[in-house]
Amino acid sequence: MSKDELVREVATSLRLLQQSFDAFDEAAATALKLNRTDLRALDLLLAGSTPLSAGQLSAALKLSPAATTTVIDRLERARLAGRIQDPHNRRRILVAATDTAREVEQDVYAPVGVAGAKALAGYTTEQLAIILDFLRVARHVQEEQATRLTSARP
Amino acid sequence: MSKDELVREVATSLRLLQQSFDAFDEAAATALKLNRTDLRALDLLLAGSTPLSAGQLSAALKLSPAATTTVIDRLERARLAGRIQDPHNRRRILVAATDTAREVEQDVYAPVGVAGAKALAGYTTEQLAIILDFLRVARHVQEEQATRLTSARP
DNA sequence: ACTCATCTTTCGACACTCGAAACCTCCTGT
DNA sequence: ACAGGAGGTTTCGAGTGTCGAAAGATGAGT
Repeated sequence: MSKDELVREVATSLRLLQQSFDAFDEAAATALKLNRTDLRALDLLLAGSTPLSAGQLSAALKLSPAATTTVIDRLERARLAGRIQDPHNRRRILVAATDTAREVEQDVYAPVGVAGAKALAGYTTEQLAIILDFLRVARHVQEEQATRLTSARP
Repeated sequence: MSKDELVREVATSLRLLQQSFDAFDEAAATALKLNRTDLRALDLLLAGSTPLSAGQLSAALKLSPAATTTVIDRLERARLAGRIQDPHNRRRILVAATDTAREVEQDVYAPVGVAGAKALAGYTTEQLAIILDFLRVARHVQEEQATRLTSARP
């Protein structure tokens, strides 16, 4: 295959990969009976080691404070997160994932890690280094293009 | 860096890449004053060489026929798509992207292609082959995991 | 103390999606 | 021919998620 062809194939493969990510997220949300927003919020809560305040969650989700309140409400009702008063600042509340959420997360994401690791095991370290470099470059390009679009405000 | 470390780095880089894709899509939608669904629909209309019927669009978007009607309404109102009677079947309508849509698409996506090609130019064909292989493997893993989640229905 | 800023919640409105029913149009069997 | 059903899109009413603005509560500075 020529280099030009390869470049094109990489581009389309990237698009397809993106779609598969999307499909997986959709499947995960359905499996957990959550909407995409609530799943994103739960991921954020599970990712960090310390609980997030409602405001931090709002910023991270790029959602209005009002909407964030209802996100927390829904997660709380599903017993996946809980509100805690911030001991240092009683205006704030902290939102923490529950143990149930952690278990559920394991069920959903652990197999992905296993399958991913297995799939990567076949590559040499040199190859992995190339892949890693590519992933970072690709991300950089995407972010550059995203800022180009957001900063162009005529 | 050890191989294990590399594998972990690749995993997190993939997550970040996914997020950057999402950010770009969001930026593109905002730039075009469309919601994400309408943008997806427009992408589909622009991707194929022939117009899509409302039903095909509905299936491709995984949206109800009712919702698809309003998607088409919105795109039509924005002068980005138009309804055409199917000459062979008067029950159906075909939805086609307008020239305006094509121009707008160029503005948004052409620079991405250029930047992407430039970024990939530095790799050798061997490296590109590895990257391409990886992308396909990654997609396969994601799809497998997605089906695992969707098929598990107790 | 008072005032202003910070943080979350409540409220009313709007946008997107869905299922069900309606409406045309095509196809099939008689 | 044509009656009846299947295919394709739209309309309607309801449900859910999001927002901006205002309210409520607490903190910080003067």
